[in-house]
Amino acid sequence: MKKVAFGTLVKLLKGKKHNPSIQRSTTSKRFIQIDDLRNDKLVKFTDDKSGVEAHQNDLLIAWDGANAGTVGWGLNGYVGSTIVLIRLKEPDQWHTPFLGFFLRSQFNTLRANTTGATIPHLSRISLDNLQVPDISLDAQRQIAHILSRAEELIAARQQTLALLDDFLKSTFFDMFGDPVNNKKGWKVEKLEKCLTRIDSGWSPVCLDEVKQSDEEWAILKLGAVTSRYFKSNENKKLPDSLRPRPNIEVRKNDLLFSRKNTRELVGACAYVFDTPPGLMLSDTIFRLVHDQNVRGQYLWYLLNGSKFRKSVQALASGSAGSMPNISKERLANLKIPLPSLDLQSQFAEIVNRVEALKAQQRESLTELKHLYQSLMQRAFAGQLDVSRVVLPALPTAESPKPKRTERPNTSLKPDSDNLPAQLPLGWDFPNAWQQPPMQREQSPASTLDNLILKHGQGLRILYSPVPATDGIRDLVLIPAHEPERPVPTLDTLTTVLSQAGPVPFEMLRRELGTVAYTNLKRLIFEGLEQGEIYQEFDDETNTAADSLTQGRILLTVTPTPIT
DNA sequence: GACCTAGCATGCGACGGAAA
DNA sequence: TTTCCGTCGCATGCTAGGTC
Repeated sequence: MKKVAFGTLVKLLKGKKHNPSIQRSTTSKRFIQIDDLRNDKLVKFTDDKSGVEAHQNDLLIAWDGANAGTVGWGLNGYVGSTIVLIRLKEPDQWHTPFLGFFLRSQFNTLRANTTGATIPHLSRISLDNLQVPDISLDAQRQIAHILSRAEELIAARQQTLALLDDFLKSTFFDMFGDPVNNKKGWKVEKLEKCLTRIDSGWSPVCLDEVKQSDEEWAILKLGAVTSRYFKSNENKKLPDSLRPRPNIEVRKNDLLFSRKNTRELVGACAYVFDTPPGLMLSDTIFRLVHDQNVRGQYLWYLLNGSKFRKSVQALASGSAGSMPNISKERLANLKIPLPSLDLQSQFAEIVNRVEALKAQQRESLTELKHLYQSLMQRAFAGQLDVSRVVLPALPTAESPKPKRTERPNTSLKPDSDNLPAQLPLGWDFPNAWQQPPMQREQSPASTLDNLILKHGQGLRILYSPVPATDGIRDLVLIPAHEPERPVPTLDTLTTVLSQAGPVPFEMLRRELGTVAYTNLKRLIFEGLEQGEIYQEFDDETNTAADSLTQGRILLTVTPTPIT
């Protein structure tokens, strides 16, 4: 395969620091920093009009720092310091995403050749000397298309995991209410009333390596708990000279609690769904051993919940401001709401089932990442046959705007996309179909409520690939063609749905009540999992909507039938 | 343009000292 | 002697901005 030096194809322009605007005006423009190459979570604007401006066809690469070598493209805005803009000399000969994926495939090479004593800086010479496969523009687009699809699948898996987290949080809220104001009036007890004891661990000086076998012993590091999910590989091997202490070995169903960390992370709590043998508590990790009146999964979500965490964090003391501690005594005196054991058990069952799904998701995500790396290596080594890849039509000035109701192109979905459905039909939410609908006046939303109650499991949600207005995507409910389910006629459905109009999710939750809302969420999770629904960007807060329960996503229902 | 240092924030391990 | 609590300070990540 003929190759060409990367440096001959591009010119480089270094960015500069921009002062962010306090208030975004009509003349403000986005400026791009390293984090923006990975996500759009915090978009910043500036009125400083000097500097290098990136456009859609430019590549961007982080030049300095720990993330040097990170590549992005498709961004518009001024380029911040530590980022270099890469502009194509012949944009009609080279496809920007193809070169972007090529640079990503060369990440290790670039990192291996950085300069600088403390902070890595990319080497211009190394970048210029990278050898790019010299292939046709169509072949470039086909490779970029395949790799983009692989990235989308990875993103979809990550998003599903986040949504399952959100689902459990909102289920907790639905079942137990706000634990801070306790409007449901649950009995309030000191935590010590529910605990038989609080175990603490041991922190001998360990080896700076992770234990490798079940026969070896190790001490957990704080990182095993910090994320609120138990990470068994966060450990340090016990030296052979020290005898293990089986009484502080971590066991399945343990509830672990970090007594010490920064203000933000102190009191993080992790539930152990599974663990290898031979892991012991460190002296900064407590084990909360509870009695029969409380379920560990309930305590886990209670203590980690964003609202109740403030009460937990308030327990921390210590004059070292950066490193507060929570003592056993203070923790034992923490007052908690204590719902009925029956309700806690229902919640624990849901947690167990969702966590099982998440385990599948994580496994799938790992496989997808391996697949992506393999695809990338083969693509740039000329070992990938892309001749049969059908590309989506290029938008032209003459081509009509796609219809709102056009189905997404799924013809290129690889096999890995046919993984088990994450929330399969028939998924049994607690009492979801047993409770009678709440009585209320007939509003469009309550009409939708009744409709979903009656036909919810016979519906699916599709999205319109083109934003309707202001970036809000239309969602359309259609029958799922399941013979065993009642299927409403499309006419009836579209008539009813057309009255619903734009409905914020938070309002839906209030209007529909738990029953219909839970079912609607299930439908939406499926849509997200299948890539048929996307979250929108919230322009006011400059954040991507990351929760279905915070009212940031608008559900716009249109009467347009699916073709 | 390339390279480098300063400075700040965060995360967390090491370890000392008081209490049990 | 062991357990528990608390502080210190190092490693790391990141950005800003200076110097050659």
